[in-house]
Amino acid sequence: MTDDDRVFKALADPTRRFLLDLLFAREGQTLTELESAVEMTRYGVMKHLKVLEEADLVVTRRSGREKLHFLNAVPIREVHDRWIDKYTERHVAALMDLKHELESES
Amino acid sequence: MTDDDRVFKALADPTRRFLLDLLFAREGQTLTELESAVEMTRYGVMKHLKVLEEADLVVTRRSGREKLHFLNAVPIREVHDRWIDKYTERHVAALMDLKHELESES
DNA sequence: TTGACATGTGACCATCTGGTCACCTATCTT
DNA sequence: AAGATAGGTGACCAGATGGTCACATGTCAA
Repeated sequence: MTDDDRVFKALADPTRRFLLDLLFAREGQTLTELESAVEMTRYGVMKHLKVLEEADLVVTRRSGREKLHFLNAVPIREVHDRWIDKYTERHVAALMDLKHELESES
Repeated sequence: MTDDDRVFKALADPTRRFLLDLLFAREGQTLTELESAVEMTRYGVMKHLKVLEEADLVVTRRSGREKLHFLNAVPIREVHDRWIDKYTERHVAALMDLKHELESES
């Protein structure tokens, strides 16, 4: 599995996107803190965090018995720059808009 | 399932991303054309195209017995604008770089 | 009008995924 | 040292997903 694939797959689950949102709002949260924000057992959250870590979207640091979680936006940015950009360039967007107008007329 | 979720899930599969690439390279391809570019039976390709259509990433037009497929970048752009952007803003990226430098020093 | 061609459907199957649980280890606190 | 707290592991399960196939429909061309 490629890095890109890991990132796309990690982003495919709404719970995982929500966890990223939580870490975006406040970095350094522990598993227990994240668990309390989600309708799911600790184990479910752990599995999601593992997927996010393996995609390098979350990095961690241990502090005693706690494990602190940090959002890492770099892989998203990389995927964005070399994959999503090409579909979202302004001229492409304009063509799409035009095509839809033409279609809705017919 | 939300629109966003459909788009993210559709993008999670490498074959589907490849189909989008094919349509980005040349619009209006038929199922048979797309099938020949992929190591998979027609039926597999059909299922993938269905997922892409339901996410509105691909729109189609019939022409006689053929079905022509077109890339629609609008959903990607929407997801990008209201979700990915916030993680890829320049100052966030800069903070990430700084954090990684600090971590590698310790 | 018959045969070839393009696409569609439903059943089926193996594997992946999301989630839980019982049990375990490590760390802190008193 | 003992209890409480934070996190980790492996087994397990139901449902989703990715892929194939037999069969069927619609369309073109001679």
